[in-house]
Amino acid sequence: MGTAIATARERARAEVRAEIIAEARRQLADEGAPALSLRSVTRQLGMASSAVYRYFPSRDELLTALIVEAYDGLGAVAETAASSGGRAFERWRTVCRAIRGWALENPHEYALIFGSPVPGYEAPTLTVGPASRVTLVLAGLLVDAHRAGELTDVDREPLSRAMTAEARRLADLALPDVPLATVAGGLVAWTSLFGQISFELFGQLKGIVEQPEVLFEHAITVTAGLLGLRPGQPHGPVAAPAGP
Amino acid sequence: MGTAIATARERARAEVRAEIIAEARRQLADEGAPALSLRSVTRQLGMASSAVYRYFPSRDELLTALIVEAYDGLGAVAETAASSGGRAFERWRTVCRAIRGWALENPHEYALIFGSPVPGYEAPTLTVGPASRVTLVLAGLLVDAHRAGELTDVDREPLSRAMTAEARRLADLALPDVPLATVAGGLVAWTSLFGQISFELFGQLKGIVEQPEVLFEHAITVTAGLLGLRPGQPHGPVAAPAGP
DNA sequence: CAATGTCAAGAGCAGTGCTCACAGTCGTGG
DNA sequence: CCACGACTGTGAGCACTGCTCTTGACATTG
Repeated sequence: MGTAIATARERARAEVRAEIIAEARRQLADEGAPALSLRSVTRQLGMASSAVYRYFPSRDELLTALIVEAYDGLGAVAETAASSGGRAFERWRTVCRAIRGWALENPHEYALIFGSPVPGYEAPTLTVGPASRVTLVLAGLLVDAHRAGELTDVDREPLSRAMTAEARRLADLALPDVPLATVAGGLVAWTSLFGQISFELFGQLKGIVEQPEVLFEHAITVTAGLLGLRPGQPHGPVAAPAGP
Repeated sequence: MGTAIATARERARAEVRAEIIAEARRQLADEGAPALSLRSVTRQLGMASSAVYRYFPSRDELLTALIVEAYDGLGAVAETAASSGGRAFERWRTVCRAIRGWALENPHEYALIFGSPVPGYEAPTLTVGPASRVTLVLAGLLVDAHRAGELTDVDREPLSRAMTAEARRLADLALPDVPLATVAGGLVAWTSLFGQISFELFGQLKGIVEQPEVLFEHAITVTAGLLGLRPGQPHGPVAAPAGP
């Protein structure tokens, strides 16, 4: 059963599947995930409501496909943003802005990924690959920054023992040689980034912050500091000055 | 219409209303908001499904009541945590831990508040009061810290013009005399706090961070720095020492 | 050509939010 | 006091949902 050649059947099947997903995406973008119904999708496609079950065993499976698509879309955006040149500080902010931009353009997709999970639903293994794309982008950013000597010391109190262990594990996993303080700060910056976007998108800032993008700019600048990234300083590793 | 004396009707009405909310809370805590159905509530209460509409004009209104309750519960927890003595640095972390504790104990209530909003649903004005309790706690914390002279300078680049304006507006609103850099940092810390909790609760940390509470401790320590709060330094207003 | 596997259709089930006409019950003004 | 009016609970019913199952048509393959 080679996937290279496709019988007419297989082609038709793939096509219908794609059409279903496309229509579902449209409805998701329009009305949001809770309003997405299989029946309305099939209605729009002119097929019987029961036909969709030939392609997706349940509504959750369709949602899973949409989740994968959303992760991929966000991941792609993050990757192209990260491929922009420049110094790490600016690249960090570019990636953050790109992620926020994608979120603002696809609020329902964002909510699907980062919003409250559906209680019964357990994200299947299919999603972990696409899901990790954006985090890998951020990790790569830190690795690059370290290699380029653009990481200054994070002037914080020493990490707790447990946090050190956690950071070391992650460093061994995906952030070779990056200072543990930066790894730990990166985790905080990471959650902070999406916390910021979620607050804006989910209306939590309403009535408090008038210009979310202004706060966002401030946030990603501040969190860059947590990573050890500083703006516009000359190249070369920054030799820590002697003592205080 | 004195609320002092209550006719039997009014008392009964309030009682039934409370029963409905109580049962709804139970189901919310058990199964989550999407699985909460009016019919199952009425079934559990032994009344006709249509009777509930005498008390709540729609399912959304019931959810609003639950949202208010959730906000109040979280607000109360934050307030008692903030009333603990100690220095501002420790109080900040105590409040953060209390908020996270409440979230972990009431995940569905938390998701109801901070999760993806239901697309059609617009939070009514009733919720803004309870909603602001926790933010007021955090604001009060900063005011206290400043009055006690426990705010050190936030050693960041100067705020952007727009961010300064935003911070000044907020300072005039609820944070008298607090340095604008602290106000701006407070916003970042604020979003960061809930971003951290949301990531943990919504499963975004799964497979990446093994001990969320360890990261949380690190996060609230780091974000304390964004506020200008430092641990364990001697009492009294910190007269900026002359030189380094 | 015929057998086989695949597909769409339609009916149907259990559940949902919500509406409405009807039947009681309570509180209050004449 | 009692009768009228406001209030509360009931059950049927509508339109919708996800999902299942049987039936019949189709195309692909041996």
